[in-house]
Amino acid sequence: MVIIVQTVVDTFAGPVSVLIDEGRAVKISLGQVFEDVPTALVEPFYGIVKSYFEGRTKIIDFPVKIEGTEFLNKVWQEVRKIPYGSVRTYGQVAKIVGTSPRAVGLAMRLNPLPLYIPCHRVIAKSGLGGFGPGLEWKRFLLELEGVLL
DNA sequence: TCATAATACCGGA
DNA sequence: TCCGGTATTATGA
Repeated sequence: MVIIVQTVVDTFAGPVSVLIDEGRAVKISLGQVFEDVPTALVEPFYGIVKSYFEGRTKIIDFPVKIEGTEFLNKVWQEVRKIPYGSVRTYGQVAKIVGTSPRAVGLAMRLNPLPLYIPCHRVIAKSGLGGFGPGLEWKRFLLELEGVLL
């Protein structure tokens, strides 16, 4: 029996839902609440996310379960090293992991855990680049971290 | 500015 | 396998 619940945090930008499977975050959704999953307030996920959106927590760290290809894991691991409040371009990340900017964009789109893997800190060389949940979220998050564009 | 190619990878058929 | 589709970028007119 696998237990899956979601914990929903109301933020200034909208609802943030963390999908939790056996004590580990498996998916985070910005602006969307899952209809078919029971909701519960689960710590530490709830507290950390809430604290992050209040600007008090700068490092998001809790148990997660990520599955991806070797390539995806490599990119995600690298993106996770980008500090709070700073950004990299798709090209810069690509250079580090030895791939192409386009492939980095793909890896970002496939990222199941935004916030934990701070894909909003990866932007295009000229401009914001894209963002699955909606560009507003990317702007919200960057503004929250004090990044001005 | 605008079109176009190069590029590395994913996912469906 | 092959092929279309990317949250890109560099280049040329």
